[in-house]
Amino acid sequence: MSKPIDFIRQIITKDLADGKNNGKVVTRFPPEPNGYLHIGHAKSICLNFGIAREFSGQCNLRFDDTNPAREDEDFVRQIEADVKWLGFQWQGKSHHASDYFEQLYQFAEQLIERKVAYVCSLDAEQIRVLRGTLTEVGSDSPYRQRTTEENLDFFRRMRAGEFCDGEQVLRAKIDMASPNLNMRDPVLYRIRHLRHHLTGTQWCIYPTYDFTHCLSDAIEGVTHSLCTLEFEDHRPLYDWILQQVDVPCHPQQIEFSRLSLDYTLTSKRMLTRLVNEKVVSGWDDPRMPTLSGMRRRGVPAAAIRDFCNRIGVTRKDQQIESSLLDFCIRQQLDHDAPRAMAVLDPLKIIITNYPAGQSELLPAPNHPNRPELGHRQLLFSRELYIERSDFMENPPKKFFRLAPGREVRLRYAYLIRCEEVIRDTSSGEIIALRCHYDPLTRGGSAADGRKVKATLHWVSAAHAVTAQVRLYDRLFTAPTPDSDNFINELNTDSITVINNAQLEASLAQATDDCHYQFERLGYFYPDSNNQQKQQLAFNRTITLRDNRSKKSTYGKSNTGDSQ
RNA sequence: UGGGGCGUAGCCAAGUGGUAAGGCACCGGAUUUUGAUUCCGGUAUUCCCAGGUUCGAACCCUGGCGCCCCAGCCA
Repeated sequence: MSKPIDFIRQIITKDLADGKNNGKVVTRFPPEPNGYLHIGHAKSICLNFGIAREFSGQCNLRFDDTNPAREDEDFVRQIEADVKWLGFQWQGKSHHASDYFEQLYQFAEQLIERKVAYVCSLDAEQIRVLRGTLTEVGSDSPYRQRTTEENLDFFRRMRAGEFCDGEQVLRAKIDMASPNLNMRDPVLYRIRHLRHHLTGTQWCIYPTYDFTHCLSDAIEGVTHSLCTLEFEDHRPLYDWILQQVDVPCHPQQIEFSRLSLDYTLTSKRMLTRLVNEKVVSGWDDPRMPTLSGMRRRGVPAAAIRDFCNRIGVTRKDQQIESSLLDFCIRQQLDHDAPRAMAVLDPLKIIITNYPAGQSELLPAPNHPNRPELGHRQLLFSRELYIERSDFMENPPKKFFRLAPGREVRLRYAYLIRCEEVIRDTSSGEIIALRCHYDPLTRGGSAADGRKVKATLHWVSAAHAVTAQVRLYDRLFTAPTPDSDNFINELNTDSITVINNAQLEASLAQATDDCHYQFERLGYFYPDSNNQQKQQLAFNRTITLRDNRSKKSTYGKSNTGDSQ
C-alpha cells in the first residue's frame, strides 16, 4: 500500500481541484538567520520544498531578518548551504524580508490612513500591564485615539530617527478585549538603532514578525504558508492584516506540529547555549542535531529526507524515538557505504608459521551484496592486529570469537588458531597472541568443509595506517532534555577519541564524499578538517545494529558499543 | 479557572458510518565469511473515559478527563 498523503497535501490537492490560486502552488521556507538549521527544520524544508516539487510549484527560501539584534550574515550563508546539501534548490536568489522593508513601511502608512493602526507612546512595561492577562481583558492605550495626521507624523519621525529605542511603537488597532492576546493591539513596528546585516543603517525602525510574515508571503505570491502549531493563535492576526491593506493575494496559513526527537534538542535557543557555553565545539560539532553537525558525523542527506517522509505531517505533538532516525541512517549507509577494515583497539597477533618479511595480497569485495562495487587488495603478513575485544582467555559460554586453542576466520584471509598468549611480565597484560594459520584456507574457507563460529576483522601491522577515530554517542542522558536544566543532563561520554586506530592502507586515500562501513564496527566518515589538520581522522556516524545482547547475556566491547 | 489545539499499540501513522493499513521498536525462526544485511512469522477483540444515536460507531451527538500552545517592542 502506498503511503497515504498528509492533511496539508490533501488540502492543496483539493485547492487545485477547485481551481484556487490559478492552479499555482507556492510555498516558502522562512528561517531567521540567527543560528544553524537543525533536524526540526529539516521536517519543514522537506515539507515545503517537497510540496513545491510534487505539485510543480515553487518554494522560496526567505530569511525572516526583521530583528538585527540577533541576526548575522554568516548564518545566512550556512543556512543556504545546508538547504542545498539536504537536496533542495530554489529559483533565483534567496529572498529576505528586509527586501520588502520599504513596501512594508508603505503598508503601515496605509494602516494608519485607514485608522487601524496608531503610534503608541507607552513603554514596554506599560503596554504589558494594559494588555491584561489570560483571564482578564486588556484596556485601551491612552494614545489609541490619536488622529491620522498625528499618527502619520509620529510614524514618519520614528522612521527619521527622532526617537530613542523603545520610545514609540506602531500598534494595530484591533480589540483590547479579545480572548486572543495576539489581537490586543499587537506591536507592528519598534525602534531599534541597530545596523542590519543587509540594510545597514538605512532603517532604525523594524517590523515585527506578525506584520512582516503575512505581507512577505503576499508579496511573493505564496499560496500556502506552512508553519508550526505555536503560530495557530497568530492566524487571526495574519488574516486581519492582509484584509486591511491592498495586497495581490491572501495566502493560506496552515499549521502542523513540530518535531521532537528523543535525546536531542530541537530548540535554537538551547542549541545556541551549547555553542556559546562551549559544551560542544561549534554548531557543526558531530554531536549536534544541526544539519551541518549531522553531515560532519556522516549522516547522509538522503537518510534525513527518508526520516522526514516517514514521520509524517499532522497536528499531533510528535516525540520521535531515535531508533527511527538510526534505522534510516543505517539503511542508507548499508546500501551505499563500501566496506573496509579498521582495528580500534589493536591486539597484535603473530602468525608463527608465516615467514617473516613475506606478505601477500588478498582480494576483498567492497560490498558483500553489491559485486558491481568491485574489490580491493588486502595486505596479509606475519604480524597482524585484531580487536582486543575479539579475544578472551577464559571465554564465557556465548562468546564464540578467539580464545586459546580455538580457531576463527580472518575475514577474506585465513583460518587461524590461537596457540599461545604472551603477557607483559610485570603488568600481566596480554600484549600479543601467537597463532597458527592454515595455508589451505586462503580466502577464508576450508577445503575439508570445517566451520568456525566467528569471522574477525584485522589489518596487517606493518601496512596499516594510524588514524584518529572519534566515537560519538548521544549528547543527553534524558529522552526529553529539560528546557531549564538540560546542561545538567549532558552525557559525559558523548565523545571518545581513539588516537591509534589501525586502518587498512586503502583508507589513507579516503575522500570527504565517501562513507565507509568499518566491518563489524559501524559506519565512519572522514572528518572535514582532515586537510587542514594534516591528520587522518574518522567520525563514527553510527554503530552497526547489534542483536547479540538480545540473544545472549554477553554484550559488546567498549570500542564497539554505544548509542 | 480566557482563547486555541491535540488524544488510534512502546514511538510515529492510515482510517472520514460497514467491522482497526503501514513503518520503527520488540519477540520468534531461516539464510549468512560482518553477532551486519536479507528473508519469513508474531504482536490493538479495540481507538482517552462515560453515556447516547444507529441494524452497525475509532468515525455522529452529549458530558467528562488528560496533554500542548498563548500574557516579547522574539520568531
